[in-house]
Amino acid sequence: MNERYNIKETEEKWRNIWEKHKSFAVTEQSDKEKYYVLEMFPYPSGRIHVGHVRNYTLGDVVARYKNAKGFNVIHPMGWDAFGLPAENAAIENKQHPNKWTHENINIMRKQLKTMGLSIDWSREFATCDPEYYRHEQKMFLDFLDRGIAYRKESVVNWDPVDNTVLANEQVIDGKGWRTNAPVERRTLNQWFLKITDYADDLLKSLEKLDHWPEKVRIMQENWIGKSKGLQFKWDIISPNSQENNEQIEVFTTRPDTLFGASFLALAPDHPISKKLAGDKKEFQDFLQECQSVGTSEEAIAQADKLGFDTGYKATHPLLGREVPIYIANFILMDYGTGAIFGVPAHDQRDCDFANKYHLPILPVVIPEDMPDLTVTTEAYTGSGKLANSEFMNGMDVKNAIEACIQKCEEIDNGFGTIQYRLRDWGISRQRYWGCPIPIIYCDSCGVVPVPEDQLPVTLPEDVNFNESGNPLEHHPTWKNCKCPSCGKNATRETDTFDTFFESSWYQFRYCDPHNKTEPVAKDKAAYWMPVNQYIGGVEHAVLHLLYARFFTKAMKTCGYIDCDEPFLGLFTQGMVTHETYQDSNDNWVFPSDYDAMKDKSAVKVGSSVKMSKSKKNVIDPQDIIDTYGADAARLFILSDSPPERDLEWTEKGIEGAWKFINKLHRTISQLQPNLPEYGSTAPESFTDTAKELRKTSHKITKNISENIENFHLNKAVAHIHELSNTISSYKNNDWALRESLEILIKLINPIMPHLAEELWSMLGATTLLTEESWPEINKSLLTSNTFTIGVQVNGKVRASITLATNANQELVEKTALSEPNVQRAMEGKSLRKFIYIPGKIVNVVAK
RNA sequence: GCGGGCGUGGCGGAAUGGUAGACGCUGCGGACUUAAAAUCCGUUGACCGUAAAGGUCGUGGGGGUUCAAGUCCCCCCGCCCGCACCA
Repeated sequence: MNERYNIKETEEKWRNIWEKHKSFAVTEQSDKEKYYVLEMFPYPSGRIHVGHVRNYTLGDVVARYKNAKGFNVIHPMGWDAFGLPAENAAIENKQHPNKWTHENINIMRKQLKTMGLSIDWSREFATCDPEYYRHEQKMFLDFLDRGIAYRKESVVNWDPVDNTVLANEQVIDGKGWRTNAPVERRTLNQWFLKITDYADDLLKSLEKLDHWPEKVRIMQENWIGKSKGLQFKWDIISPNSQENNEQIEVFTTRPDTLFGASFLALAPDHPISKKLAGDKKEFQDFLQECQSVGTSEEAIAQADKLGFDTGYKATHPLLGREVPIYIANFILMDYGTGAIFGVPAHDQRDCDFANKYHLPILPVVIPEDMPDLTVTTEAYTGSGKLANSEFMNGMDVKNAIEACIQKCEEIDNGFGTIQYRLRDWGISRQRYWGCPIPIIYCDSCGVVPVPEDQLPVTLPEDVNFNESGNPLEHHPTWKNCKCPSCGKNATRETDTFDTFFESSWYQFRYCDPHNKTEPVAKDKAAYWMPVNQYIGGVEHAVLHLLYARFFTKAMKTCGYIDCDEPFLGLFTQGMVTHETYQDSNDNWVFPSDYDAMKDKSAVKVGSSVKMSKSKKNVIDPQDIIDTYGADAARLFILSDSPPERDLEWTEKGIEGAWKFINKLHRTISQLQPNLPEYGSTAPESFTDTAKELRKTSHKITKNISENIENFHLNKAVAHIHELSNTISSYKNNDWALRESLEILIKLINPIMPHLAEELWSMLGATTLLTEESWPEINKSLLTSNTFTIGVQVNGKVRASITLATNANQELVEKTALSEPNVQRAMEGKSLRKFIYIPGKIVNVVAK
């Protein structure tokens, strides 16, 4: 029974047994509490990478643990299958996106299966299946009915060489990633979802998501960007006559500073800008100059403040004073009203602007400790009391804001209002490999939704990727159709959905993946949703997670489901990093090649950074699994770092994990023949060493349970080592040893499931470990009749004493003070105070 | 610029305000072996002492609160991430 652990064969054996037993297939069970574990589904790019291994290992630990704890665990998997890489592959390899995608799915499914994940594969789907996307086409039509979807003109990045629209990430330094041509901005009619209608709801319910990382909630909060303020109007004074009575509406979060206003500024693309500036050459030059300032957002943010003086003036609504109207490059048309009033004394941008154009700077908020504040180049943005502000004089900022809003409302010019930074979600993509938008354009009837009985609108198979632009647009016949309402010739929408559309509701589809008539049956969604634990990369902290939250609320509005938030718990994992290697010619070297080198002296070893193909510091998880086994990969990926932090992949680390697995197998092989039989009953009494062993295993069960609940999986691994060490040094082949071994096996099961099953059967068990429950903690074993406590003298540890649990203060004091080392430390000093905090510390204060 | 996080041995990392460095890796010493690998045992923060005990210093830097600070408060330094003219 002492043979070597054959990892490959054993792991495969257990995977086959689980599959045969349908160990992870689940159905709704009203008598059992459900638990939904979900990892962000993968994009089928070709092969799995280490990030996937980390992600799915984390999820699997939770799923297997919760299963052992008696929950009805749903743990599904699918494919985020639409997207640009498939089209790029089509162009480069002359392979159809559909074929490419499905081939990749087949490879990656096979790879994922070798990880031994407790997934219910019967729920699998790919988002490019018409059976999946037909439902989102229907939902889109419902959104249209409810006014959640609408169409408007919008600006896109346009590559003039490829004649195609570029995603933001395809624009590099203002140029097309493929053609390197300067990107143009074009206006197209595009579809939007009214996420802004849900802004407040999305913001408010963030508070309920207390199992989300604080960081992600803050990021979403900032992204939504709610600001309270005042919106009101200024009258424009015409320099020539009184006929021009146009007004400029502005928004401010600082109405308290209104009396410090010294100019108005409009966005360059504000409709009034055009009217005031007309087609003056200077204005055209100014616009030109604005556009020449780089394209990166950072460059724009740091660019000089530029203004164009329209020559017009506006009347201060409360003072009657006249202020000049500028058009300024730092005013954004799509925030607020696209116009502001400038208060140079209390806003740095306005201050920079005023200095450049020699505008007055009048402080109106005076800090308590600087009564004669003057502002030159640094705006004062702190708190203080109002001055030079008539009815607001003497108020603090908060009260003045309210007073000013009230005043404006009284004189019937303006109102307190709320602005959001959040913009509506543009969902149109001028792409082939996405879900078609089910809309028909008819010359007589206009925009006509595709009737429900004609769904799904599927993609044509015969497409040509050689021509630039959207293949759906050039397809000879696909876009031609009859108008559903008048029957005349009409054309289809050729845009497809943003792929975030598919990933916004897939968590619902897993609950009822084969439903032909609706996205999800309401009762199934009610049973499984919301997801209890969602796990993925922090790079999705805002967009995907916000869209999915919004989509859930929109689906609720349309009556599909009753769920309000899709993901109750969220965990964001860190990246996997690796050292980088460069040869003498600065060429990057793969770690596997580096390891194989006999002479490594010429290679420069660089710091450990995120794995990337360009730096070649990648390892292929398949190699790892083939060499060391899935359990070793899983163990190592959890061992070294807390899961939320970056993990450095090292050869030593994976080897160490592999050695530990072999050690566990060896230990149990050796002990097994001499152990009491499987299922034998506990003896009446235990020796002291047996009691100690039992105490350790039960205490560690408690620790590991807490570790898993809190995602402290590196600590869980540490505790597994601890228990294994304790067991190794235990010398009796008695019932307590068998108990501890069984506990150990159950504790390693979520992390190393193949090994655990193997060891479990080696111990003579006839059940599958996947069907066993988590070890019960015997609380009476956790208590002890002695305790050990440190003794400090003036805060420095001088001794450690062990006493009976029932020792009173007097005994503690006597024992502590009689310790030779304590006495030495107290030499020449007298006792001032004796501090005893039971269970914590003794501290003797002596002087 | 704003927001968030982090800083602990040679390394990854542990420590509800209560004996800093759990656990692992590496290194060193030893056992087994003809030898090596594997495995097992011991040891591994620095310094002083060393037969054994002890002692001093130590959690990025500086102050503070406390009987007691890696942990709490204030100031500073460094690194990482997110947002970026949002009025």
